[in-house]
Amino acid sequence: MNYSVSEENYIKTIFHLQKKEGTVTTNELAGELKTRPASVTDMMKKLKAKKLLHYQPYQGFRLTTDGSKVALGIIRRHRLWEYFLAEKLKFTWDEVHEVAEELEHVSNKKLIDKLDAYLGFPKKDPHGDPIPDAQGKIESGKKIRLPEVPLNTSCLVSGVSNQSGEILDLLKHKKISIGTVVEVRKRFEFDQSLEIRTGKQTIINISRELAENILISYEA
Amino acid sequence: MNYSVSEENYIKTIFHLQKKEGTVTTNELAGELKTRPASVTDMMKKLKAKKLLHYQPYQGFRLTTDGSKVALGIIRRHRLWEYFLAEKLKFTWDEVHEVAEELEHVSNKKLIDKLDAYLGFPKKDPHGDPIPDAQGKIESGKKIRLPEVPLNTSCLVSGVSNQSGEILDLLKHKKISIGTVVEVRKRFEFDQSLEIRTGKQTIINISRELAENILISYEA
DNA sequence: AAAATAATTTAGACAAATCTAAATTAAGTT
DNA sequence: AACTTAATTTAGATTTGTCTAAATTATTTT
Ligand SMILES: [Mn+2]
Ligand SMILES: [Mn+2]
Ligand SMILES: [Mn+2]
Ligand SMILES: [Mn+2]
Repeated sequence: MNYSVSEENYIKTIFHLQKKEGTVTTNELAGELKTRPASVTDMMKKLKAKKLLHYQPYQGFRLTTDGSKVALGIIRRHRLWEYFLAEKLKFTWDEVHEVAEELEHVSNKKLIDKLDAYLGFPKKDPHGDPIPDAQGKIESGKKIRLPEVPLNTSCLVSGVSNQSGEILDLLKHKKISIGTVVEVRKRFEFDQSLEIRTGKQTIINISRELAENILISYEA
Repeated sequence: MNYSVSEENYIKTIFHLQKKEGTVTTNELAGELKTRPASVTDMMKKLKAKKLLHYQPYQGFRLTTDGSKVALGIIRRHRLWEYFLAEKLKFTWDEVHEVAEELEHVSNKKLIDKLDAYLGFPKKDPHGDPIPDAQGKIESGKKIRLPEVPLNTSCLVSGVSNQSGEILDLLKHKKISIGTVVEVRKRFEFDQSLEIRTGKQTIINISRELAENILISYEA
């Protein structure tokens, strides 16, 4: 239930990276945390053992549902403190992050919920990023459907609106799942089918019917 | 310049204990910090190496001037956060200590000084204890002289008003120095001499002239 | 002044988080 | 398909802070 400062920093960073990339790699995380790949591997084993992480050697990693909840708690604390620092203590918006980086690890629920109330339940931090509420709900990166995504913009599959066995079978065959990074390369007017890239390389075609049911959250 | 949470907890606890007792022992500190005597000895070596502590094996320890400065910084943070929690977040006075115990270790000077200003430079925490200012000055446990101390009240020698070689020689002979715990047992009207206890046991007599020059800070 | 007891320190071990260097696996290229 | 390079993992150390058990030193009692 309680995590070390180090574990929290890993969890939070994975959360942010996977938002952009679907899956996170060892080197990427090592770069972000200014640590060594070997240290990342060690920590990944630990987080997997705590069921916060999906991880198979050489396959990259993603947070589990539990892991994401933990991450949202940390992000909530971080952003509430940033709001407090800017709004009440008159720090400038570029100074708050560094200080919040320390305050976020004080994980007393009552403290954070009272701070939230004191600040008037702010919705966004000083950088405009949304603040998760006490239940971990965060203003969604508004989901859109694949056909609405601009061309050549890498984005993330975050859900499927039709849950039938048939569509899941098709998605499985095309190796598309929640967390897959996709990019629309071409739109064919004749039948509204799309040529898309999945993962890092694979180029495939999907029908309008399928595309309509793929929910996307995109943050570049 | 920056200390670990563990080091800070030791430093702060030594500061409080030596205020009451002059010198601090291994078992005492272990008891207070809920750790083992062997761990205390290990940490004492480290703090001595960092010149925060006077320590000779088996002789107990006291903070150096530098050590006390560090302690006052931690106490300042602790008490400012306690004030914030009670005053702004509406915690009750008995809840604040536990939370402040965590917040005190976020040691960003600008944060604390801005918090202090935001709170209106409070002088006392919710328990009535004085808050050190940004320079580490704390409302003194007003020094009095030995003859003014009530009978049978253990208190601490905190200074000497006359710094001549003669008085220092006499004090040395009587084994009284800064940090010695003393207690006045009897007052003789005839010559205003005092019978006092020094340390835990020794009973000695001192003249009015000497007593007048011994400064006392007493906190039981 | 011994002997007994209490306080303190040392020796050796362990968990957490990190590192370097070497080994392994995956990916990209002829 | 084999070779080369890049990414990742493993092996083995290191630092910090802690512990238990044993040895040492100080204090108190006889
Ligand atoms: Mn930030
Ligand atoms: Mn952090
Ligand atoms: Mn307190
Ligand atoms: Mn503390």
